[in-house]
Amino acid sequence: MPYSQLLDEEQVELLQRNSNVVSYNKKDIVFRQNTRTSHIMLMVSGMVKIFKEGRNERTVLLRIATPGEYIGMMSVMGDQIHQYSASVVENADICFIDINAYRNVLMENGKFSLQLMNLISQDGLFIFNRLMSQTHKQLPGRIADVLLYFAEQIYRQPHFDFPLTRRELAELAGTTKESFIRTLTEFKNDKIIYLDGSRVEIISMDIVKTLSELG
Amino acid sequence: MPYSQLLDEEQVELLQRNSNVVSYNKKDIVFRQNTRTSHIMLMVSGMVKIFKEGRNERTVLLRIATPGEYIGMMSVMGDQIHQYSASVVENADICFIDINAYRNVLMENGKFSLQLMNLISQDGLFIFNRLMSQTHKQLPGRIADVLLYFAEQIYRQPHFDFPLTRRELAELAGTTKESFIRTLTEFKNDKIIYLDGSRVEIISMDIVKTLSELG
DNA sequence: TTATTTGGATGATTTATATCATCTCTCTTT
DNA sequence: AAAGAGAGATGATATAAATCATCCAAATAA
Repeated sequence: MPYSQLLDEEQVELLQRNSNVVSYNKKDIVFRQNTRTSHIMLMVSGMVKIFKEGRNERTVLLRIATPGEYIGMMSVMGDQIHQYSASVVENADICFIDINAYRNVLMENGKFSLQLMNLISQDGLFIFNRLMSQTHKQLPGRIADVLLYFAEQIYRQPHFDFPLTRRELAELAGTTKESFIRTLTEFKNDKIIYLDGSRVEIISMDIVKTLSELG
Repeated sequence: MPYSQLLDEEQVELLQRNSNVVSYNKKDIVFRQNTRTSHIMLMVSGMVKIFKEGRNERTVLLRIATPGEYIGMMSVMGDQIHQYSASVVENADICFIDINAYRNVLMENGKFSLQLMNLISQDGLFIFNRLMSQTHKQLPGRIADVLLYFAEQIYRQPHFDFPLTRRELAELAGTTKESFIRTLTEFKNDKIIYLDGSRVEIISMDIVKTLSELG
């Protein structure tokens, strides 16, 4: 269990004694927005989606969490109420760490604490940029952003299989299923991407990046 | 200079030795996005706006900072590059604290560190909610949000003078000057608010809140 | 002072994208 | 195996809000 390089043996042991790994299946809910936070959660394997559910049925997909990432950390440290929900995209093991044990380690290990602060900040800036994309780019730019997100952040290669349905991808792009499909089909027709079902290959990374930048 | 209740005398003194207060005039730029972060900045007096400048001329106003609040903290702790700009709305004094001195205090004072983490997280959640509003509510809801922001967060009373131009208010609501004015005028005609120039009085707080909630 | 820019306000027009409606195809579920 | 539900795809239509075009008033510059 790789907690952090910055912990000494004793601290790792303390966390270990206060951790347990839980396995989840696809579509399971890990936590629900508006519930109280209970543990620090660290992804061990699999993939979960972090999303916000709106009153009028509209849900927004904020990000995909992969192994090594914390989930719900900003809410745990912020106001103790989950501000968004998490559900499983690909069977996942998640390490639950007792908040008090974790806080104790933070209190006595300044470097670890600063590292976490850095992480939370980066997380904030990331979600912030994603929402900026959704708010202030138009469709082609937003779809390009989704493609880049998977190619650069998640899979780190220009060809991959979408792990989400069209509806979920649309939620990630801040649009509707229909508009997402339409725009993606246009990309395909324009030979910017190869597309077959959930299989995608970015043919012209340059054009995708330009679309993202132009908004 | 009220740094934090959680610091001991020695720590306060260390920060004091490494701080200096700078006065700014209306419209001055405090820092510009994409520049390197240099100091921790704490508002002493006045009002500054935090905004993101888009390439295509479009700027988004994220929040208004008032005394006691840090500005640019997420960028300082995140990736050392300012992710947004700050400029002065009302003549302001800002306390600049040396980053290293500040980090040293964070390292040796766990409670202070946790407190800051809490602050950064709340800040993240706040901006996050504001952007959610911009992305997924339609105009009346967004304008209502702006009214509530001033009435509840900034001035803490239902009547106040807008400290910003219509253009800036529109940037805060994620819309255009024209659309902002139109919607605000509708609110006025519907007797939801009293409006005269920059003077606003929320007549029916209930309706404003309902508009905000319905989106 | 006059000239120029900037802010506020409205009406007319355009446009991007959501919504609605269908259709097919593939999974589940019974 | 039949029935139903959910996912993907595409066309037609509706609509919220941006854009364009003025106009007036106030602030700022020459």
